[in-house]
Amino acid sequence: MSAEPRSNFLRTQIQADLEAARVDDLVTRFPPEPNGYLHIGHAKSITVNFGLAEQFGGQCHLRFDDTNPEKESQEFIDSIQEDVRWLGYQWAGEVRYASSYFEQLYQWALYLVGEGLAYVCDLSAEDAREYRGTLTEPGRDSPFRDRSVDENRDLLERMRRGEFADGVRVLRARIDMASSNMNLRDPILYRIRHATHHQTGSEWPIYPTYDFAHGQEDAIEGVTHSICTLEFEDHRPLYDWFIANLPVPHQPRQIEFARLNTSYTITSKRKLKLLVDEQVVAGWDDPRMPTIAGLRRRGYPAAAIRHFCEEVGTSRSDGIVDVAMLESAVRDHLNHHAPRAMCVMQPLRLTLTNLAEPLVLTVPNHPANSAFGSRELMMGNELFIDQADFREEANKQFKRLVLGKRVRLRGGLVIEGDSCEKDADGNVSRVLARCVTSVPGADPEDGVKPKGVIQWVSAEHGLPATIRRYDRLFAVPEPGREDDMLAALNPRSLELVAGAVVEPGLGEAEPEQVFQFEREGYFVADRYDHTSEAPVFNMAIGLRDTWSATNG
RNA sequence: UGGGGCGUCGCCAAGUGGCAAGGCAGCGGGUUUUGAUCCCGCCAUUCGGAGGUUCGAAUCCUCCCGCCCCAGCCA
Repeated sequence: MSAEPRSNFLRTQIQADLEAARVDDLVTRFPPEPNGYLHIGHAKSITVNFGLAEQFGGQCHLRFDDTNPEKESQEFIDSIQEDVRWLGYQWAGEVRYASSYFEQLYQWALYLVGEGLAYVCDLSAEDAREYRGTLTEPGRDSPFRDRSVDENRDLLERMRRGEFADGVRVLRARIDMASSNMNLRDPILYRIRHATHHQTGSEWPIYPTYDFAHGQEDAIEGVTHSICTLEFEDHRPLYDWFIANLPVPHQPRQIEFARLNTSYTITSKRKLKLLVDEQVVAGWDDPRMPTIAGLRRRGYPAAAIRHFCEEVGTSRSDGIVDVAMLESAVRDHLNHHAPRAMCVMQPLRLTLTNLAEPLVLTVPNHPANSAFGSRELMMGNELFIDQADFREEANKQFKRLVLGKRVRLRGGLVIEGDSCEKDADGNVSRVLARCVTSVPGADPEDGVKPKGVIQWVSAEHGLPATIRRYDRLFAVPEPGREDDMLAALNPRSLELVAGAVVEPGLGEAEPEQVFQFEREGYFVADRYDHTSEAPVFNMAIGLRDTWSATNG
């Protein structure tokens, strides 16, 4: 990674604020609502907020924006913390909760009432909508807009005491029903919800809205830069109004950036939840999910995700990043960090007819980095190679095993195909070949070099394994735009390979350890299902393949 | 047809008046015991469009066009 972070408007503006001494030390925050699992879009926000704090020597908070208990749960609070840590970040201090500021927020609501800047409104939700007007027509004042301060205070206190049923009243700011900015048309500050909150239990029958809470939460925490997404730009005048009219201890500066969208991906929490609930996928952490937990289980390294977020840049223009860019970051990282190993997906028996003694081969674990060391592989005369790597006859483009032609067994000898046997259906069931070299790594003495190299596994020592080959969950570039998301699913997003055989050492793989299966791709030992008795590997991403696409 | 944003290569994205970075994708070629990696080369006389200011404009001004967001007691 480059020493100089690439330029973007966020860094430029924060740098300027710091240099002009408008702020002393940078404080940012990542403020998720615990109503779902974090996804790749959140990863972007996390890297932005924690990354900025890191770059400028500031600090970044983790704060749960838990103002809507009906949609939130402890499960999500736990998963979010785990995901942030896994991505490689540690928040400053304890985990924070908007709910721990509820009393302060309530006092500020009372303050606004006292200033004549907020009132209790009894309009029903439907009537309120009608009074709000439209994008092109101004709204009308609520008939309750001019209640006295005393009456408002009394009503608000009774709301707080739980005297009213859900939804019958709200507290509203008294701003401007004719504003061209809808957010300023007397927005709602508090609503009545007799709900049990995962943090505060039954202490509160009223809950602040996001709009009333968020800016003040940042002010309480001394957040200097509130980084958020573009859709909140329209809300900024409202946040500034609160900050200007309340005795808050600090004034945050909000800056908006464009959220991350990637092609072939859905990041709507509602839709992701649907995939889980409908069991289209095996859970929030299904390797096909764009959730952090899913990417993790898929074998995508945290460092690759971070690098991708950096590469993609941060700007204010909406766009859809080609998911190939993420995949490229994963390949790039894994190429450098994953040890090599061999796996035969569709085993085809290969008998070496002239191998006198089994060989013990010493095979390097990485072709370009000796620090990975090497491993010993037993090569007897009964092996498995992949069905795709053998043809009875083929043109010269085919660089694998062909009868009468030579190929190298990775890390071992060069062999030449002699004959093959077929089953009742006419399928090749066994290949007979002859070693034309006797020293591992050597070239044939007659000077006829093999054109290719193929992977293999000892039939005697190889381990049966389950391989889960994954592909993109969706078949269309913008599944979020589809009317029927389920119809856009990629029917081949998961291929279960039941009869694969892996080299013996792979049984000892640690869960979450990633290997490159040579000539195939990168595979991770499943976090939960992998055992030495029954190895299970998930495909993170295939190797770049410039051949099969054009040559079948 | 209210308000707020955004438009630089197929996809992201630097650049903020001095003569268009980089990444991804793609295309050639080389190396190679992974058809991988790696290496070399190619890939915007032009910045949504049209005018204007200037010695000089992607950057400043005017008009136009396109796309996104806002009418939850969601965040």
